[in-house]
Amino acid sequence: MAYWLVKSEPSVYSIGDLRRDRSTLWTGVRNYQARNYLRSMTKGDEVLFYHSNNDVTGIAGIAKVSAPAEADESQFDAKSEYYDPKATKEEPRWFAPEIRFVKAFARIVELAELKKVRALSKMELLRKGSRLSVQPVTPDEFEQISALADGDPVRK
DNA sequence: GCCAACGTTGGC
DNA sequence: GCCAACGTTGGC
Repeated sequence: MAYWLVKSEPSVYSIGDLRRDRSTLWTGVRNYQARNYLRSMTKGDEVLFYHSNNDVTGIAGIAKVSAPAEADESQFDAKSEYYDPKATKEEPRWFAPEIRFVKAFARIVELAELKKVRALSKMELLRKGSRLSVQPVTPDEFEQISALADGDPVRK
């Protein structure tokens, strides 16, 4: 089983929205590297749900992959902000897996806090200039963050 | 709102 | 293939 992290602006789609919906198709990703990661997700993979571009940025909860990626329908919809005129039904460019709500953390594990944890210093999320909205996470990083969410915030 | 770091586009 | 211009992401 693999572990991942996905970013979402909570004003667009939050962990609370996912809890309400139970599951959702992860559409709208329009970056090739992120697309490739989405396509390599398999059912059962666990996903850290990150809130970006917000008053409080950080990891808000956990989801899991409930179905592998299929063509992202929004690429064919001329009225969608995610429309891609170069995509065709025969050769779709963009793909969306289905992810299912697992839990919202009792507290958001904030970005500033993640930066203080030595064991996480190699995380893609923390790499300078990193903007990838879908990224792999190691089993150890996933465990560390789950444990942080269940404990008190890291000081220092 | 600012801006650094990226990614994409398109002329040549 | 190069690279300048432009657009986007996302922290602060």
